[in-house]
Amino acid sequence: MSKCEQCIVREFSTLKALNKDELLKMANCKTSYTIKKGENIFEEGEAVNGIYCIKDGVCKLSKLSANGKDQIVKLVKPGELLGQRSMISDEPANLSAVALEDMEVCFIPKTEVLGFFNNNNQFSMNMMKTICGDLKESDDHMVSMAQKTVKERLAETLLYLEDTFGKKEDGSLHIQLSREELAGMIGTATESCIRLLSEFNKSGLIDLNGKKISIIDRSKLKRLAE
Amino acid sequence: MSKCEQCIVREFSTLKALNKDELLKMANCKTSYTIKKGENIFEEGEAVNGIYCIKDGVCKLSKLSANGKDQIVKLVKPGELLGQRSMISDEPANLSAVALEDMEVCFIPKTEVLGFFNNNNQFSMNMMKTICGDLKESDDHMVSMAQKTVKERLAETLLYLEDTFGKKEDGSLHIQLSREELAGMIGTATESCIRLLSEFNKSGLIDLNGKKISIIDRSKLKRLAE
DNA sequence: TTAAAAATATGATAATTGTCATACATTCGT
DNA sequence: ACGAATGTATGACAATTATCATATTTTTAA
Repeated sequence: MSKCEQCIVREFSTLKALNKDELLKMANCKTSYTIKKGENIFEEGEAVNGIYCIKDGVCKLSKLSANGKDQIVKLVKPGELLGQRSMISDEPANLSAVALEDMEVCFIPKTEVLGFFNNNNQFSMNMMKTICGDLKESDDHMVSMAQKTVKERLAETLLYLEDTFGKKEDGSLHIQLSREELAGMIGTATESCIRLLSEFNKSGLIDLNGKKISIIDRSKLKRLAE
Repeated sequence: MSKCEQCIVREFSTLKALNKDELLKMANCKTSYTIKKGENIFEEGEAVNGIYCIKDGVCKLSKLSANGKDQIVKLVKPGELLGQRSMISDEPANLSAVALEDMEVCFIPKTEVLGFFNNNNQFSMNMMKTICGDLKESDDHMVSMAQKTVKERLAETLLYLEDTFGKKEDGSLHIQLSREELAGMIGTATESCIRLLSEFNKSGLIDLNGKKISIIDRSKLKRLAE
């Protein structure tokens, strides 16, 4: 069993408010998992009896809509937590969490987290701030979906992906999404997404090389995204 | 100065976790406001140094999008709070709050609320649950915007309005929104909203009488909303 | 009360986006 | 290495939705 105290990831999350004793307690009750690319951490409708702390790898939070398409609501990266909302609301998961890369996560049971809430106000406050941040993001995202065109949303999303996950040595987006997943992020049909990528490619905004996408003209893309 | 202890609204909100002493303290530092229909409680970008508790009247939370249209993110009714997110995140308001009816609200300063957070874990927990509920709603709303057609969203919204705010004796929706506001809720052009309302009217799903909208065939509307 | 302003309604048309078909490329498992 | 399966790409077309124009009705303010 590895020590939470030494986990770098802890520094970046809500968990940074925990003291040495609390981290020791947590290390004793946590469970570590390895999750392969494509596997679920949890599924929509499932009970989540604790929170997952992401140590490595990125996952998507998505929801199956009535028309059978998977809408990606959020991408979650190392240092962030998963499952807080369901745990706090005492409700089944509203979203499915699926690994986009091989992942390492730690599960911390609900009783433990609730104990921290009761004894460490800074921890509660951090958690609240994180959730408030998620709420702001979600509201903004909603307005984008409602008011922007697919083209604007694609431009916006490409910039977001580069800003959030960086690029490789060759300049392409570090995170690799399928066209279907990218379409699922911007809320459009896969074909429309592919078509617009081609268009962006032809007008020199981006470069396409198989699955790899590189942003060429950042400022034009930004203007497009509004 | 009226007593918070006797305010019925208190029973329905996060504030129900407060004890007698805390309610007395709150009554001493709160400010009551009357807000006329159409006036702002706060505006996007403004600092909000506390929370507003709605005693009477309904308001909309909206965000101005790049194309100049106002997207309504949420409607807020008596018993609910306003401004928590900004207060907790220590950020300017992300949304504007505008009264849809004459309102009565009480403002409780930030220092007071933070004190409750520190001394009353149940209060903190209630607040977290409320915000988690908002987050779930916002995520679901986002998926609707991304995946449903305007027609589906209109049907969904009409049902939501009846379920949430009820109907008058004559059977029409109790809450009165302009066509523009309704369009702002579903994220479409005002003309498209009007056209679909006409269509719903002609096919006997709803009845239009000036500003008044009555739901006639609930089950068909439900099927339309999916 | 009455003219002006705003909201509602509808038509015509254009732009956006989705769907279906199909071709080509890549990946995967045996 | 090979064929099957999956993912990517593009065309053709249909459906949805936005925009602009213009009545008509309702509300507002002098």
